[in-house]
Amino acid sequence: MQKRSQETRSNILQAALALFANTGYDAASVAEICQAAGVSKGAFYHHFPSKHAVFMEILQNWLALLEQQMVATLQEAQDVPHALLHMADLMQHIFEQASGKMPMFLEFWAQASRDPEVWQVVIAPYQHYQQFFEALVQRGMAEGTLEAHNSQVAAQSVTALALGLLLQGILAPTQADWSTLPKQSIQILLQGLAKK
Amino acid sequence: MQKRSQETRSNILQAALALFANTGYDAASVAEICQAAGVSKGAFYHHFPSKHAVFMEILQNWLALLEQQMVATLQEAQDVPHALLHMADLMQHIFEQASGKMPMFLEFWAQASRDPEVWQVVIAPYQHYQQFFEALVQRGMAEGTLEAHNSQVAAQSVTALALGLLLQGILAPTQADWSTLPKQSIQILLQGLAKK
DNA sequence: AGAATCATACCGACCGGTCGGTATTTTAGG
DNA sequence: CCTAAAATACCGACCGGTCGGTATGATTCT
Repeated sequence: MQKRSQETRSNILQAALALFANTGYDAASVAEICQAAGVSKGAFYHHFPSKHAVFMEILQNWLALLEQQMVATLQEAQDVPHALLHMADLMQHIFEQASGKMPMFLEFWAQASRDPEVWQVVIAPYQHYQQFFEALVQRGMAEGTLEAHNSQVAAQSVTALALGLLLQGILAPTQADWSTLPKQSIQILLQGLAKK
Repeated sequence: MQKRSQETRSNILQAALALFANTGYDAASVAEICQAAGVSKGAFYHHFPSKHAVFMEILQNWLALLEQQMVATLQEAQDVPHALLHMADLMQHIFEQASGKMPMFLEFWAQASRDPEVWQVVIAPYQHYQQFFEALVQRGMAEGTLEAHNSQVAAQSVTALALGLLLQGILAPTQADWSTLPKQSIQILLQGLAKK
């Protein structure tokens, strides 16, 4: 039966995710992860070559999930302004499901800014999303729903707004209604982009 | 003469800042900091009670500088839209002067999200700025330059945009013109807030 | 049996912090 | 103004402890 093996693997990943988010990558020791996962160190190093490898797998799972949700959200959008609002919905959804694990995002970002290996894994999807938003804005301008703008600037502004809200949500999770704020923010930005 | 002492202190702070930004707080060892500062470990612990204390002092210096620049920027603004654009200018200025040390911001944020002591130091100015932006938006609505909006949402959007641009600047410093992008982004958001 | 999976004991490197002692600067008495 | 004592600034070897990772033996499945 390889079921147990899979469960062990999954337990390790889950425990590592929680600890990385709560205490940070460095502070979370392998021993702690093993204890939280109910697994021995031997099992840990049987399934993963290093602590860093666990981090990378969590990162890639996260990116894959993001990609998947993004594509899904996309497919139910005709109008460009509505597509952006759908994105805001997606964001709210991410906020809700990532309870307590959002600081992990900071960990990803910090490591990406230092470790070239992590950077390469992160930068590709980042550019991908960026280009996607750019195309979206261009489509909006073509279909006449958006005012003429530098589409790159517009795309970066959208991304920045999303990232900034995420950051604020990490630091001050009780200071705003994070279930409605993303949508309202995007709406303001949209009014700046939209044709009147 | 206490000049030597002050220089040692300053060297330690400078070296610590660079190393924290480049490799992160945990990865930067006290020994490394001392070597980079050209100072012995004894000197380090003569001037600071702990590594953490050095971090806190850097953080507070940073917050003080931010506050000071913000107040200065403020005083030369009459119109609310212009005040926001001045803020964008300030941001560009911060980007330029913080060459290479911007990842330190991530370090601040990450630690604040975990260590209650750091959090308390960070959250006060954060709320302060937030309230300031809120007041600014309300003033704009009163003076008739801004459309009616939930001022809290508007303030959080402005902050989010700034934070998000900062994050992007850290990860992809070569992918955009960071000397003009803040202003352009704020302008778009402003169009969403402004009265037509 | 034998391969995959897991447990335990252990290793060497490194880290933050301490400490006894030394150099340098400031202070005070003559 | 000179000097000796007191205070401050600095040095670097060292310590207890933790960490990521390994080696090796026990278990469990096929």
